[in-house]
Amino acid sequence: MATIKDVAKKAGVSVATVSRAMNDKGYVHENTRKLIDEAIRELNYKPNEVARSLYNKKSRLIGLILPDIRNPFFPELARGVEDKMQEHGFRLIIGNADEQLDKELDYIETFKQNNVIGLISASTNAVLTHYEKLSFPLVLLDRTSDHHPSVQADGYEGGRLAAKELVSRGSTRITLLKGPVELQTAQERFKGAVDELFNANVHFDVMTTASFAFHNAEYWAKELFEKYPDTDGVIASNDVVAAAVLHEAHRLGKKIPEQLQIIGFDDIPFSQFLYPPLSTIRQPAYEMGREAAKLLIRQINGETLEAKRIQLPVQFIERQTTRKEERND
Amino acid sequence: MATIKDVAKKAGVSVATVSRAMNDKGYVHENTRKLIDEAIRELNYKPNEVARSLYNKKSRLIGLILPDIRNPFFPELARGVEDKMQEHGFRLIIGNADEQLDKELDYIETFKQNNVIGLISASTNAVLTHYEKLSFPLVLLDRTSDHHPSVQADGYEGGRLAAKELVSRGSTRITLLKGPVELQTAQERFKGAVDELFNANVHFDVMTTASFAFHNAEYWAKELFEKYPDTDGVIASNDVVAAAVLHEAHRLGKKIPEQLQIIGFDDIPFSQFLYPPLSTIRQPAYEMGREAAKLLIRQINGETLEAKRIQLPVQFIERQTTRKEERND
DNA sequence: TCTGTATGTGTAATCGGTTACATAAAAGAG
DNA sequence: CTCTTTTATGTAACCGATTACACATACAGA
Repeated sequence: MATIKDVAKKAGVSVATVSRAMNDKGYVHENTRKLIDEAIRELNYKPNEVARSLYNKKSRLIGLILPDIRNPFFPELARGVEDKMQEHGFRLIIGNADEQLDKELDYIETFKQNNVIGLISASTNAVLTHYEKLSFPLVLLDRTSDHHPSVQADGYEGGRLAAKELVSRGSTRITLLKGPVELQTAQERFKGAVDELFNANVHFDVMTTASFAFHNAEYWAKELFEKYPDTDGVIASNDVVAAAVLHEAHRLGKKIPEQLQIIGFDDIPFSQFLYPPLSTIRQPAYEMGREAAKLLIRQINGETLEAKRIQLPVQFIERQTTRKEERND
Repeated sequence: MATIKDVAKKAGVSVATVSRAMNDKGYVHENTRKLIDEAIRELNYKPNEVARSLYNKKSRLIGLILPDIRNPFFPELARGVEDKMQEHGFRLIIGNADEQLDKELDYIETFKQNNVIGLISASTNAVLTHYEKLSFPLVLLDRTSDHHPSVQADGYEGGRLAAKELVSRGSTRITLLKGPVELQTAQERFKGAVDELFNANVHFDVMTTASFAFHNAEYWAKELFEKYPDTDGVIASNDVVAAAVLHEAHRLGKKIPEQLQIIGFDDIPFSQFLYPPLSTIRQPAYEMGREAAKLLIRQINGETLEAKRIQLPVQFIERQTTRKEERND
């Protein structure tokens, strides 16, 4: 690997001049610049980011903490972040916290130790204190905070919408799956749905699904139909759980959507391939990722955003686990 | 952030001694060690990885290149790699190449510039020349090479198995979906299936699916049934494509598995939730990730493995897109 | 007691960049 | 033709670790 010294020697100048030429700082004579550019090209010189980072105390790396890379919602978020960051020359270190606090802390430590220039966290842990004294900017993704900029979808409206659509399509004994207690967004969805169901004066039961992971989803689904065999409408906490519910409903021979309507949350790519294709509340995951990246970049560029909160709209995606709306023409 | 100097000052020794104490190199007096440990604890000192990496010319970071983080097969691989690496104190930089060569090259450059200590690549690009002159060890994942250690599933056997199961369950007009030409593993599966079908003397057609991504899968599915409306057995190139085929089959009102059998490849978590649950050839993705990590770690520890190749077995997962086998009792 | 080895620690060079500061030449002002 | 300002470049310190080397002391064997 060629170093800046090699370039300097080849171009017949000092390393300082090479550095200035590369970073467009200070004065460099036109002719000198040409010599340097040529030397760089010939040696195929690429500056050592580590050395740079040591002096500057910041790298070009961005930390991204995801709670569970296996839930397709998060890769989608990650793509949004990645694409936007790419445009600005930043790279991602993705840390998969696996919904465990110690793993999350491990990654934060790694990020610090590697001089990341900023951090985006979609962690699901309730405890946020470890984010208080960071030396680099932070954006929270898929969750809110009073102390940090954040990006999330309008969970409350999403819950409301899910309930409204289910009611207007004729479900009368609804089961509401409540996501993990520590997960803000899940709680907001829940609140939205509850409010709407109260308003509409529809009977509903509540069951808590304490995780979003695949291997648990099946279990929740079974429990759901044991506890509430007569339910005719399920508002799932996310699409993974909805898929499990749908699967279990088939197993029990229920007709969907005639006997049972199901509505999910997220709209992951797979939902369209379920049978029947899953009606769901869409979160614009990719966009959320991009917005989070934008917020972080603004902070990196020196703006202080305090607790700026960006909330993106959700949308009902009508597929076929819900019935056609009864028109009152 | 406390530095090694602060620790040295607090413990009343030189930085060299602190460094020796931390890395267990050279002699350090028992009492001195205690002083240092205490200073470290009190200052909550964590060594700066960047400085370390600059001197050592290697960090604790591992590069991982994935072709498409949205295809659930790859997060599963990534988890395997991550978990194993975690056990050894290494961290991952995940690069999503998006099936584009230039993005892949970008990431390789980033990895070099950040002194990664090793690289695992599950890239789909046929061109491997850019892996020739790396200064750190490499493991290829989900693909083979004559020049580098690699880990993959037994694609040939997988293809054979898929064909065999479909035939023995009564399909007579099989359509074989052939994955992207540049993708070795896809080609091996294809070859395995072709050989088996020839052997069994069963009629089959071939259609090429030039990508594995979600947004294309639907298109391939439609094309499939336009070209071969009478097919009664589909061997899909992976589970994502299989899901799309299943979806399209439903749309066309085909009875599954009575009229049409479908068999996928990968066994991603979602496959069990499809309707009917998808029969598929399982690749042990998580294990593959772990094995790749192991191979890399062995190289990092100084073993030279040349082109060691690890091939993991695949397995037919019988669910309900295939019929019960006709017993010849 | 003398010598050789094992133990313990500090000084300073090093990794590959960036930049403060010094210096010199060129350009512009009067 | 001076004097000031702008342009151009080099020297050396610095970022925070690691380690070669020098040196000092302790301990062992003869």
